[in-house]
Amino acid sequence: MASIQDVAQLAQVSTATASRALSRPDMVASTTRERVLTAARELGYQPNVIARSLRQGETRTIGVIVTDILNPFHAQLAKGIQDAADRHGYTAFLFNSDEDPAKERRAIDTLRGHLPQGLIIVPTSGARENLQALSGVPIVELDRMSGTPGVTTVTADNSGGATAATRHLISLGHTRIGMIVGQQDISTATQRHDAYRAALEDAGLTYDPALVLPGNHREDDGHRAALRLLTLPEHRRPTALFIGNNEMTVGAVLAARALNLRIPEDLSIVGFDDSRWAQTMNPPLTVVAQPTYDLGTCAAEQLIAQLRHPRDGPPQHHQLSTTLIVRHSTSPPHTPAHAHSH
Amino acid sequence: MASIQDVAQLAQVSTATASRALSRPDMVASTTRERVLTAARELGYQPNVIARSLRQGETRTIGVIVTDILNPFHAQLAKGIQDAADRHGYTAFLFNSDEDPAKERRAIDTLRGHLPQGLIIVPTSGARENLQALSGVPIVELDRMSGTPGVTTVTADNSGGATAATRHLISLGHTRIGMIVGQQDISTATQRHDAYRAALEDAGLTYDPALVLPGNHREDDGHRAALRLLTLPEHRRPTALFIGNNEMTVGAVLAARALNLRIPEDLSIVGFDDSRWAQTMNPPLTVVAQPTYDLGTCAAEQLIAQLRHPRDGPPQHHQLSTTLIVRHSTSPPHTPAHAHSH
DNA sequence: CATCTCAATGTAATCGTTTGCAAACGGGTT
DNA sequence: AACCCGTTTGCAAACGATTACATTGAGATG
Repeated sequence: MASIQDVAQLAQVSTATASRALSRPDMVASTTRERVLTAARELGYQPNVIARSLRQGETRTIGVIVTDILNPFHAQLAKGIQDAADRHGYTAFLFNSDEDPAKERRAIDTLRGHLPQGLIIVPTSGARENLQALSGVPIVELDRMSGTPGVTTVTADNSGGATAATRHLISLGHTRIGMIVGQQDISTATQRHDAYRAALEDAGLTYDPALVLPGNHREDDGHRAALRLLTLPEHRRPTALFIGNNEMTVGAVLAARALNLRIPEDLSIVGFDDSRWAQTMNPPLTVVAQPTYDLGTCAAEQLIAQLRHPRDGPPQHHQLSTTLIVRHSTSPPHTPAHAHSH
Repeated sequence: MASIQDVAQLAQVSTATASRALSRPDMVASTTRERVLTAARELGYQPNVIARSLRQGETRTIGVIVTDILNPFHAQLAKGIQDAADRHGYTAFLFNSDEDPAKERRAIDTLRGHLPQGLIIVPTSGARENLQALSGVPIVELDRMSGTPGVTTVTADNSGGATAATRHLISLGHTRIGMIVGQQDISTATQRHDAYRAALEDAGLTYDPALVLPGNHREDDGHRAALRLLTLPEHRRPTALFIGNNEMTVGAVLAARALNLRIPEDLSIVGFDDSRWAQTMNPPLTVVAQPTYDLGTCAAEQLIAQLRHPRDGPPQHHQLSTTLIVRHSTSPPHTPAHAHSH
């Protein structure tokens, strides 16, 4: 590949002038500039980012680590980040942690060698420890907060969303509302759980720990948890479920189908995070929608702003609002006839 | 960040020895090696990949360009690639072309500066031209073939899949089978289209161009095309649709719903590429499934093999098989009673 | 005409590694 | 003691860009 030396030679100038003609156009005479530019064009010159980075000590690269690129939620985050980074002349380096702290660690190490100027991460439960390896690099935590000191965070209004979801179910008349919650050590899960509990108690309903089951964010966990909740004896079985993330919601819906429970007649369901299948599923799901793409762009904007004007004050915490979208998976509870006979 | 100089100094050796202790352990005395290794560990040394790449002229990096990371199909390809690359010590650099040749061009240029050792690309219609900028870099085309000379390709058996899909519909008794096909200048679209046509003629059915509408791979195109096909006069309206990709299938299903056509009673549908929502949708869709993740890993393995042992012979073309998965969106055509009165 | 100024260009150092080459060392062998 | 040989180490030159500093030259000023 053509190097700047080739360009310089063809344009009959020194490499210094060639370099300047390309990146500091006003420092060189217009005639020489033209010569250099045409030479560059002619050779199809593309600056070697590697050499430049080495010299300048800045790579114009940001690292991105999400926990599951196959989850459309994360794919959207990644896209939002990439688009924004691109607009600002940064290149995003995307990694997957698969929700595994060890993999996250490996990704961070690999990334470190590439000298990213900043990192956007959806932290796993091990992030707080893993991130220490990156001291000095500005970090933005996205979607979740690991509690790592000094990092900026960009999250959705999980409490607000969970509150809205729970109140919606309460207002429909449900009194036994179950919840399938994500990993306990992940902030989104606990926030959603806390808000659910608060909303119940606010409405004078008792919080029943037996109706709350943990899951691992994945579909099969949702399935398993839902099966357990839905096979409770009739008078204890929840008439509605609030489910802590998108993948587990699929699992729960399939579990309900397997048990021949009609949605929403026999069971109301509210999921967290909207998606393609939430809309196409039968019935279309009531969900708490998150501004996913915007979360991504916001994180990127924040990070890049920070790179431009290094921050000294305390880290900022941005929160984007969520919206309850009522579709057809929720309705008033249907009290079966024979329930009266008990 | 600690450099190899720091390590060398702490271990009281020259940088040359330090470097060798780390990457050519057998070239240095065991006692010195130990000294260097502990020094490195102590300082948390991580080699500067950038400097190394510059010196060695190899970046251990491969570029990946997909056309739409939000499409789960592409997300799976990307994951397959990344996992495989990771296993072989390569880092994948992921870009999005959004099906836009200009964006693809920009991605290639950006990539070029990073000196990828190879490229895996799902080519847009402009790829053949765009790829010329990368002469010298081994390229694997994934999912589609742009016709660029000399590149290895890894694709699914589109013909086989389309044939199976069409025959399935024919065997159910359908005679007016419409197709919504992807962009004409994309190999997957034409292959699927050709196979569909051949299967029809093979069965003695006439190929009716009026029943074949083009789309742009996106949901709204599928919607639009389906609306047009399904509002044809009763005796010409197709009783079954074969749809050329996953996103357009959603659009078509929604269009059918909007027209109050029951699936499969009034309309049978076969989509190409399986997905989460194809399974959860009502009814679950009959689809041609592709080994998506494997396509990704295969492409990566091929590329890396080629990097290890530069190939001289003609480029290879790998084809992975597809499977028809029959669910509940297909059934024999239902001839409405009033049709007899015409 | 000498001098000064400023724009335009060139020279060479630098970033952190790797690596060709040479030097140093230690232990046989003659 | 002289020589050789293999192992272990260090010196210094790359890689391709940017940039501090030096140099040049032309025009302005006294």
